[in-house]
Amino acid sequence: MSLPHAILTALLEKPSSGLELTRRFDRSIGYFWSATHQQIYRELGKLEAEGHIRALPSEQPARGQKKSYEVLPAGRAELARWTAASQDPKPHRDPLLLRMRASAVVGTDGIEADLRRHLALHREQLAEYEEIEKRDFPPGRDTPQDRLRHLVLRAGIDLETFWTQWLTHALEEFGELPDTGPA
Amino acid sequence: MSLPHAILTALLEKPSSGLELTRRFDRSIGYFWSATHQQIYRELGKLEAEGHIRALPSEQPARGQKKSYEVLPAGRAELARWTAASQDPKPHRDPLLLRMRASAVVGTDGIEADLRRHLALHREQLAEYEEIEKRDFPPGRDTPQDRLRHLVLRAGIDLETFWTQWLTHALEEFGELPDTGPA
DNA sequence: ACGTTTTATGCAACTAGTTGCACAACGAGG
DNA sequence: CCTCGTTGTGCAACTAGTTGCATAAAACGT
Repeated sequence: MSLPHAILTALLEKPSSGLELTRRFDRSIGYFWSATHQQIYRELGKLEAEGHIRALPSEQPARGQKKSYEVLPAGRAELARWTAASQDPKPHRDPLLLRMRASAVVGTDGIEADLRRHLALHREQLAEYEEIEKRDFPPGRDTPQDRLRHLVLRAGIDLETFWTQWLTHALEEFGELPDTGPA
Repeated sequence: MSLPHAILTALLEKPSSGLELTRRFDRSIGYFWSATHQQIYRELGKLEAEGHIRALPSEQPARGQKKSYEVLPAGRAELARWTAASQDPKPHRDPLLLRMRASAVVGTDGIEADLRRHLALHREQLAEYEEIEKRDFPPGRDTPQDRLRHLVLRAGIDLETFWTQWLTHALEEFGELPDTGPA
C-alpha cells in the first residue's frame, strides 16, 4: 500500500507527468522505493479515479502527449493519514544472505565472484549518495524539511556502508576458508 | 525465485514436514527470509512434482497426518546451481523511510510514536539475535559451516544495530524540531 | 518528404506473496 | 462419548510488482 503514497509525496514536491515521475523514482525517491513506469501509470489512473489527484488542465490529453498531475486536498489528507498511521515493520528478504546460508550446505563454489560484484555495486551506490549529500545538504541550510530529508539520505548512506563492510568482511573470511566443496 | 531454494536449504539441514518448516522459517531462516505455511505447502508440492524432493516413505499420507520431505540429488544440484549463479541486488523498499520523507511534506504529526515503537521492536530483535549468537557461536567451534552461518547472523545483528541507531538519531532530531505541521 | 530514434503513455499476462477460510485427525476434560 | 482446542495440511481469492509488448507523437537527420 505504499506506491500510491510515494507518488503523492513526489507530486506534492512537484507536479509531474508519468514519465517525469518515473525519472524521479530512479533518482531521489528511488533510494528507498522503486517503481517501473507501468506501475506508475496504473497507479496514476487509480489515484485520479479516487479523486486524490487530477490532471493539470493546461495540456491536451492525446496519446503521446505529456499529461501532468497535481495533488488535490483529498490526496494530501490521505497521505497525512497514511504517514501518521502505525505500521508493522515487514521482515527482510535477502536472497544474497540466503545464498550465503545455502553455500554452507552445498559449497561456496561460484558465490565469491558475485560477492565481489555486489561489493563494487554497493561502493558505487555509496559514492553516489555521498555525492548527493555534499551537493544537497551543505552545512548551512537546515529547515525542518531539510533535516528530515537528510535523515532519510543518511539511512541510505549508512545502509550502503553496512553492506560494503559486511561484504568486505565476508570476502576476508573466504580467503581463510579451506577451499570450498559441499558439506 | 528464492523461496524454493530457502526450503531446499532448510530440508538439507534437516528433513521436515510442512509445519516444522514453517516453525523454522519463523526462527533461524526467518531472519532473512520469511514465509507463511501456505506458501510453504504450495512450494513443497511444486518441488515434489519437479523431482527435487520426496516425501519420506515411512509416514502415511492422510490429511491431518504429518508428511516429511527430504531433498533428492536433483534438488541439491539445483540449489548448488542457484547459489553459484550471479544475481543483481534488488532495490530496497522501506515504507518507514517513505513515511519519513512524506512527513517532510505533510507534517510529522503521529509518526513519532511509531518510530518509538519500531525502535523498541528492533531492540528486541537485536537482543534475540545476540542471544542466539552467544548460544550457537561460542568462541571455540569454527568449522567452515559455522563461520558462514555466523557471518549471516552477523548481518542480521549489524542491520538491527543500524536501525536502532538510526531511529535513535531520528528521534533526537525530532526533539529539536520546531513543532511539526505541514509545509 | 521520409525513415529512424526518442519521448510518452498504456494494456495484458505473469510471478510472488498475503489473507481468509476449510477440513481432518488427535488429545484432554466434562 | 462428545465437544473443544490444537496440530497439521491445504484451496481460493486477492494484492503488489514485473515483463513484454503496442501505440502515438515529436524531433532529427538526409
